[in-house]
Amino acid sequence: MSRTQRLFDLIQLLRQHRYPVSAAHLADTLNVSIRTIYRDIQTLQQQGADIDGEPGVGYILRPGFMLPPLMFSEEEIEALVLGGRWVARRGDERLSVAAKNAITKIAAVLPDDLKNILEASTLLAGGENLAFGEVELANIRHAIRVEHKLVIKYLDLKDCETVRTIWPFAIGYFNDVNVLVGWCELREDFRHFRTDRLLSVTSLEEKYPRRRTVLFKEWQDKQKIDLR
Amino acid sequence: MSRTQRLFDLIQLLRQHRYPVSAAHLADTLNVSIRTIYRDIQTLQQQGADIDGEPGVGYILRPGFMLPPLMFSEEEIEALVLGGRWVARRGDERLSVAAKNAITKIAAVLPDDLKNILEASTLLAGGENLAFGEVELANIRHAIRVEHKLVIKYLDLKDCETVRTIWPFAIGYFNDVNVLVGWCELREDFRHFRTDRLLSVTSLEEKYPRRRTVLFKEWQDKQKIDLR
DNA sequence: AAACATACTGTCAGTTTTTGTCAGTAGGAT
DNA sequence: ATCCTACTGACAAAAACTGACAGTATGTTT
Repeated sequence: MSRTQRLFDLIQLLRQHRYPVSAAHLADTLNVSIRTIYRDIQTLQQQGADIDGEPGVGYILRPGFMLPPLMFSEEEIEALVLGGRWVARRGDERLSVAAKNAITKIAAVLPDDLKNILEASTLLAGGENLAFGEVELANIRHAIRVEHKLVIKYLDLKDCETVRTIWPFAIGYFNDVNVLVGWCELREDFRHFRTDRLLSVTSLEEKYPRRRTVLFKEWQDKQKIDLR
Repeated sequence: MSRTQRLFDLIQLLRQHRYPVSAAHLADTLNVSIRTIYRDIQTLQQQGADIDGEPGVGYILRPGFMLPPLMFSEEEIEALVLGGRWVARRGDERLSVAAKNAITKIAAVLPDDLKNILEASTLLAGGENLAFGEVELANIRHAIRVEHKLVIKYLDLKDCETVRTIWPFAIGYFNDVNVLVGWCELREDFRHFRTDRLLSVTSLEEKYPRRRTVLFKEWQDKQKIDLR
């Protein structure tokens, strides 16, 4: 196995552990010596991987993922940058920052003659920033990823407060509003909640009993319109 | 110099040439033997670089860029994917395809447990697809990048056909319409053209006499509203 | 058709890089 | 205090890389 491949495998291996892993364990899994692991980790850190190592504890990779070398056409980079800008503008705070960081990372490695793509050749608008509620959409996105139930306090369109337990499975980013989509335990049906009208969101530690993708499909089938 | 560094330099070197380069020339520039160049190019191709080689001609890299290994957080990937989907929906045909390809490339190297980000956790809407005109926005984007003049035939808002020579420097992607922004030689001022009302676009081989970024800045200063 | 330029492959010896072993230091956890 | 672990340096063995050469194939030019 080539060194490059091993470095990649090492990252993957670290990703699979939520708690610190010892170099000895990594060495055993990859069939190399401990010394090599130390050298490999140093190499990866130099390449920008967020790996923390502490004596007596082990190594841990901060949540994320390392992309291997990838070839993109000019148009593909332009598309990513344009999309990133849109997210930076329309997403919630967390996602907006993430989009900016992603673009910055890409920009940092782009050769000078391609940087002009990032400059003025594409720009966005669509007017006003969205009105966000107080709640953290990041929490909702996380709950969706891990398929956990949410308890939400919501101001409905008649300005009445309601509290519901829902199974969230999607967020829709519309032109002027973001919408949380989920199965409502109270109504036993799909419901949509404008995120700017959410008063509070609490993630339960409990998984909901169905697969997110299945819920999504069922919901999609119920919609007459195509939201894809 | 390390091998990795040389491979990167090789890509950069190929990028700088629009016409095929012989392995002999590359070997000379990088101070290695021709045999090594052949081996390096094979390595790069295995890593996904779009390098074409033809006997009697030389090597050429298809326009684009190779990103080195990059670390992204989950949220950053989510932002890129969401943005890509938006572009896939709202961009013109070429850009839309580019966005889809970019996401496919990223998806291909994502480990399974992160693929769920690509599934249903984010979705887009914003309703209808845009009405596109007949012209290729890709041509306009290219003209912007190389700062070439454009001759456009435009149906103005009173449905009158006009022909203008403009210095294009930006495309705005609004909610419901895309707008080409440029300096109009006829009016000697900045003008906006809805892309769905462009009847034809011809790129002149002539560069316009000012820098795109400067034009952009001046135009931006003239706008009261913030379109960034 | 012939001559040329170039990509591309195989082999092998010399060189460089990577790896394993060993010996040792230092920082947390228990 | 002790254990576990990260981390470093040195050096020899193993592996990979490189250059040189010899040769084949394919496209371009004459």
